[in-house]
Amino acid sequence: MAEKVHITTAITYSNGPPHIGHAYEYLATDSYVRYQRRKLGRENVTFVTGTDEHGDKNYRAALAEGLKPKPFVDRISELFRAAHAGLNISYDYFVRTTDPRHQEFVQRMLQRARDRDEIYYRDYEGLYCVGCERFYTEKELLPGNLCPAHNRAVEFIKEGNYFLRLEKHRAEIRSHVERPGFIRPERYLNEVLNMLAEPIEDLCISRPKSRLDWGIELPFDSNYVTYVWYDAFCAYVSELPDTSDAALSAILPVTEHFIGKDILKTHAIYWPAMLISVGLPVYRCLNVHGWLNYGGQRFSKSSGNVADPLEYEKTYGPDVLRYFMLRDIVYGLDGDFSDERIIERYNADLANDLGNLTSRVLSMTQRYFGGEITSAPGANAEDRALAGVFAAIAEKAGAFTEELAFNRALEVIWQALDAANKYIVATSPFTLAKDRANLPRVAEILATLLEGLRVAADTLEPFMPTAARRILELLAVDEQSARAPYGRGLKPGHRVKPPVPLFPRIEKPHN
RNA sequence: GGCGGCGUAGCUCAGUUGGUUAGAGCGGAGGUCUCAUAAUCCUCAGGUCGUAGGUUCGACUCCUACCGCCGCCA
Repeated sequence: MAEKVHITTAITYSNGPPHIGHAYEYLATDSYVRYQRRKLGRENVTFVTGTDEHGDKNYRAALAEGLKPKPFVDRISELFRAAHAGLNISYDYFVRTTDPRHQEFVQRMLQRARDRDEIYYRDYEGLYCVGCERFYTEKELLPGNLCPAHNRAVEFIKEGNYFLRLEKHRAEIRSHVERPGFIRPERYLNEVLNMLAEPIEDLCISRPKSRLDWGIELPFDSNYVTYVWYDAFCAYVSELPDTSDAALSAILPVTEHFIGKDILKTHAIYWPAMLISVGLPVYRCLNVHGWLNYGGQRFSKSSGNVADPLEYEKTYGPDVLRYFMLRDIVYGLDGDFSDERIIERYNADLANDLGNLTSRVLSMTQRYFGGEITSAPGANAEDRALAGVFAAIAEKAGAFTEELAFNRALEVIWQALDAANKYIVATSPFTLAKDRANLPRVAEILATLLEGLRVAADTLEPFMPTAARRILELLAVDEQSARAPYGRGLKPGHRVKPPVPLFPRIEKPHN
């Protein structure tokens, strides 16, 4: 049986429009997905993303705009769907937690957990923050009973609620967390282990409708809706074509989640507990990324520097934001983001290296041979050296991609482009071409380069899908030849197209 | 308060299990070629590797303390 993988982004909370932080998660995940599709075959990879639409904060965001919750989240969800389209995110399923199919699945999970006595009822009283949608203990609060996250008064609430047994499963959860590679990068492992070192409280998974009815009703008590996190986790699998136990038991062990570091705890503890409580296997791993800063400052709605990712697509063209984020940010660490840095990368890497290399090679092929490849790649030492560099990039970049080191993967490709530029200077085909007697050698040199460019474009596809396709179109290569190893793609007699500027230099910073 | 991370050239970062002159890219300076998007290519950075000690024949790489950021927990 073929190896499969199921990949998800976080199901995004829909209390506001998409910003650049969301885009980062989608782009990184999408590139990983595209890589996996190439490796395993498209049919063996599923990619789920979507919007998390229930809960107190969404409800309040809707009220703030004078809307009922459903029309509000309809609008927000549509914005996210548009962002995915604009960013070229190749998801297979876009889940909305308000979809009937998803809601039915959540209720199935809840009922099963209840039947297995994994959910129980008890009275609870405490200090509750509506912003956080959680209870606080008194010593967690700021003076004056203020919520430490929102700096606003918490409310005293006494009510019966349903709880999911967590402590009972703590050892089992820990055994999953400790699995090698379960949490990537490993730097986040300790945090979770610390949380699991001591007894953990069972998780309240209900909200009385009297307080909040914007949620999925508990199947065993119509006075309650379920906690938004319980709801959201289910979305990772709820809309797959087959949600039978057998299907889920197959898909969960090959499931990889991409999340931000802020939701590490919920994913590392609550979600495994939910799965264990219904007798399903725990997912394979959590890929945790950092936050994005803008010019050194954290993105936030209040500071007003929340950038619309689609504006960047419009300004710089497709793939540029994606290239920048993958190349300039170390996965797992916080990253800094600014127009100045994008433009630096754009000019240095995309215009000067990739774009210009494509132009000069295609231009010489056009000028000296009317676009026709008339030779196989050369066999001199310098030719073979360059061929060797390009022949190795797919495997090297792949290994880095597997470990989420997207920056290193791209570096490998760029080292090859660099070698190609040096090779052009060293072999000087443009000088040789002045004497027609040298044209056979010039043909070898260009064939060596064109084949390298082809391999580079092919390897680049997961990280720059649009640009890679444009280069392969300029090379006029069919899909099968595009994927071939170095030396097996472009053949003598093949005709390539004249160059077009892929990434025109940006001379002045945009505002 | 507890646990953990980070602090290397102007900027962003690499630096394997400690070992000859600490590396790369970008930016900046000079030069070169002319196929190419004034792009390419070559040369140039002398940075007390946060501070102070310690271990060692020898530490950016190990240990301790401290300073400065940051995260998680309490």
